[in-house]
Amino acid sequence: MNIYVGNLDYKVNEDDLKNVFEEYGQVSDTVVISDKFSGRSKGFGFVTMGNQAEAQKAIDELNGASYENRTMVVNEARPKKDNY
DNA sequence: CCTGAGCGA
Repeated sequence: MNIYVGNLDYKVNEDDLKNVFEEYGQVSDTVVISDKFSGRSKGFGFVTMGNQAEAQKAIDELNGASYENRTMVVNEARPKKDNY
């Protein structure tokens, strides 16, 4: 399940996200989007989890939670640019 | 270094 994690602090990395989400279940992949021109983090990322139930629980627990003094937003991610 | 757009080639 793809999970969108937004409103993150600029210091938050993929490793931090993985650590947070691994507390709720298995994390398959973690991606933090950063601008390829400026190089700074865009403040959001994506987490892929194997178990849908654990993913839903992680979303329910982490959505609106405070992390690094920032209230992060966790929700189900939109389908990526697959092939239409 | 920074806190704001917020859904990635």
